Amino acid sequence: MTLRGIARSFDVSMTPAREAVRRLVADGGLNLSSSGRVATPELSSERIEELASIRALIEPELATRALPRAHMALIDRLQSINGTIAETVAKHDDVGYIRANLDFHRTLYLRAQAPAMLALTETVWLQLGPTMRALYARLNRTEVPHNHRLIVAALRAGDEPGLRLAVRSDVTQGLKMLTV
Amino acid sequence: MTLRGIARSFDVSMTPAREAVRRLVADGGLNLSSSGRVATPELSSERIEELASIRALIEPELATRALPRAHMALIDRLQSINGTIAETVAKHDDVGYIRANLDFHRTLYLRAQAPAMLALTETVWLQLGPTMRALYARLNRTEVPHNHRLIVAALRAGDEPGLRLAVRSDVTQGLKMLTV
DNA sequence: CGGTGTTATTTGTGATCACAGTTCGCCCAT
DNA sequence: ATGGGCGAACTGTGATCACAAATAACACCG
Repeated sequence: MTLRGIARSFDVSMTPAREAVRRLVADGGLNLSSSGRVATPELSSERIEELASIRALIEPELATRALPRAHMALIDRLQSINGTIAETVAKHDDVGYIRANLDFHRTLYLRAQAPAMLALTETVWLQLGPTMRALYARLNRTEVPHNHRLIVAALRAGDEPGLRLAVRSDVTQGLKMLTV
Repeated sequence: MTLRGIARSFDVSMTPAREAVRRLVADGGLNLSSSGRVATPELSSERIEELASIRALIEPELATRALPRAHMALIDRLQSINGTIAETVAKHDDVGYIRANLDFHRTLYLRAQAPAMLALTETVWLQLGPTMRALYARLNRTEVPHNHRLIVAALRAGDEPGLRLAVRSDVTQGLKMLTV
């Protein structure tokens, strides 16, 4: 990945391409080697475990904060996203699956009214991007993740402990099998 | 704060100044207004509470991970940093105090071998920078924070619950009185 | 003296260029 | 055929410039 190549492929000059790359580097989505070259970060199992731990720490908190504000329209929207996920599963659309999956989480967390926490979480998602790509490509899903249904159910019931557990499981479940 | 002014004051061209600013923006340390102007983020009490919550979530985890690897030399070093903090308190050196305080935490967390978690925490510190500045300027400290001593004691005793509690208290204590 | 329209300055953005360091390909000696 | 060394091409960095937008200054009218 050369800076000039990125610039050319987006039909812009070198300057905005450089800024975009540097921004990704600042957010941890890309690694900057000593010679200035940029590369996708190595996905060691320690790193994955660490990032998963962060998700397991923050996301239940976000869900908890969203719970009292979750009205019916939001829950319906989450269920609709689960439908989209089912479609991507049927079409074996890996990247679509990842996108819809994160959209599910983001839609819920937006309700938490905690922009800094959400931004931090999205940073972690960004860093997990290549890992997720590798994980869901090798994994052959057959249906919507069970935990997503548990999350919706817990939201309906106003069950905070159940919600925290479901979110935590959903976050850890997929990544756990990549570290073995 | 103009981009050209920053560039001039650091005796560099506009390009590196722009990159540095954009990097700070990407990390949340600065806000980018619609017209491209850059400003320090407003420190509302909701935002402070949120950032403090993040610290209260992650930092005890970092401390826990550092605990089994904390050898005697590290504990001595922490105590020495506490000495430095005492000096800054005596000299009413606010920014020195903040620096030494964060150095205390970073020194401990470095032992956790969790670079992503530490990076995330430092991002939060960066965002809290102006707040801390405002807080410790108005607050007249008289001695080293009690919780720092508790942290060192818990490390010596290998007391994990005590360590978590002390870290959590240390993180929340100062920021709590700013939100009232 | 205060509000308003216009002008002049300044600002951020994107483009282009020069330069130093690195990488890659290629040729030759063994 | 293979390893080492040399040169060419390329890459990232920083500097400078043109331009459009936005801000600031200011004169003019009520």
